[in-house]
Amino acid sequence: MKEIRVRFAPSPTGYLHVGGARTALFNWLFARKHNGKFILRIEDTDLARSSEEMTKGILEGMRWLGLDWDEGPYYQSKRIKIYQEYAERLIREGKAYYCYCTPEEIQERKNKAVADGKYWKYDRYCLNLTPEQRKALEKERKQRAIRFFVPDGKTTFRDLIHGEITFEHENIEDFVLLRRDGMPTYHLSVVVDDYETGITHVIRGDDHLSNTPKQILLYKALGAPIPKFAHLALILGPDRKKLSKRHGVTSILHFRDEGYLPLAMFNFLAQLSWSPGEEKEVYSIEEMIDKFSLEQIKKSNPIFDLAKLDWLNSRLISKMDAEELLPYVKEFLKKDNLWNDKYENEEREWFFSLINLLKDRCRTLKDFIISARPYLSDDFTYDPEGVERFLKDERLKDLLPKLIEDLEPLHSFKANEVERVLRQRAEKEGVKAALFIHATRMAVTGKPVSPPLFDVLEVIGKEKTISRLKKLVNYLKN
RNA sequence: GCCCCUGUCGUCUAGCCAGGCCUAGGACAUCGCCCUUUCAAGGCGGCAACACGGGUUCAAAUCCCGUCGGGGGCGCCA
Repeated sequence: MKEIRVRFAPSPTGYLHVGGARTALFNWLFARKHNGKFILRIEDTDLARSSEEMTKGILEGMRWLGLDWDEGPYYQSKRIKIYQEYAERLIREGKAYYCYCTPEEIQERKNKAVADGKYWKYDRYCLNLTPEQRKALEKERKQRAIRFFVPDGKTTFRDLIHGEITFEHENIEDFVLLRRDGMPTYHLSVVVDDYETGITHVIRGDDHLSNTPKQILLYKALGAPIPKFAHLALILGPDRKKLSKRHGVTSILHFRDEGYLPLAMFNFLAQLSWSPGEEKEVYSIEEMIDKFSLEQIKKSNPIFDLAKLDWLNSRLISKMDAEELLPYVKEFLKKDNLWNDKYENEEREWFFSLINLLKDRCRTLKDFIISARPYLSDDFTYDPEGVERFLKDERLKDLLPKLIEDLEPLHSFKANEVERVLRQRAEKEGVKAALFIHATRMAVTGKPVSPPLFDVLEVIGKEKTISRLKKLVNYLKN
């Protein structure tokens, strides 16, 4: 069987957004599933709007998601000559023609037609030139574009997701292949490159569906084999409009920076439109490759709703072990100046117990950093809501010093030992253990919520527990 | 305006191609209860959908037609 070759061909006129990332991801899954090749191509023929900075960001986003490519990146801007040669060849074969019209002239004619309520497509003014007119125009205008001659008839193809689709050629105008400045348009460069790199399957967004017949016509004109097409439904925002900047930040790297794991994002994106058809929510990359099939992709537009991503991310974080989480946690701690190299050396064991203590309760890695702060630094404040809820009891300022006295002689600061001491004190004083527990939680973490308190105290240690309790007593007295 | 795609709980979806097993399943979200020192997690339960109208058929979420809704395209952007 022929090798399967697919490609992702972003245009570096913007960052890699979730829609593009999902398209890349489906291409990647398809290639990996069939032991094919995943090729990366940068469509930078729009010189004015493309930038190297954007290209870098796109590659970074793909690497973060784990979408590695087998060939490329190829840059279209380096292949201009080649596109020009193909266009000239079509001219020689009578399948394309020179167009001397300026965009302004065309716009004028179009406006007129539209004003008269008529349907407009390019009027083939330059196709029907007499030899004399042509000569005159050649002399008078230094620039000319090349247009494809769209023959009569219709084009039918079988889309791998949508099924059979037909377009009548009367609805397709003689589109431009080469602009007046000699740069190729998208239709030309995409077909030439897919042809030359032997692309067998074109998997892209639905926004390209109506471009497909034009491109098939081009393949035919070039005598090139026509690849299979699969068009993915576009992701919509919660207002059911096409996802855009209006819906907030949708750059893939934004999610990395907000503390989402690549695997969570991968699952989330893959499961917008695709379902392996079983009652399972979280998959490993290997499982997704194994189960992937274009036939299971839904045709209708999914809506971008972050609640599921949050859930996926929190489940993944709590399932991962400290070892796996370490590199991510380290990166985020560094940003907040909370990282210390000893956490992966002499204090590694302690640090891992901290990760294990906190990981069940965070949605993102950012949440992790917020809850980790009191364990790594003395620089934290009392949460106002927690003060209101747990520190208003007047008895606390007399009770807490007694607890401190109980804790001071302890040799072992194991959770069950500390718990025994605290509960005994509560019983002796005739108050609920909860009163001590909540106040102590506020003392050591500053927050009204935390993992089970005695586990927290064990990780924080005796010295810090006592000094923070003393600090709280002072605070209560003032 | 013209062309193309599409329509199952609020959301992601299973079921549709090969009609009966569907009083439509799961998950997220949400609500309630249990667990509990807090918050999560977990367990149990609730709310909640076949867009609408015609056909075909003994039988339709599943097949056909139409209507309506949503999306995309109609660039010398990609």
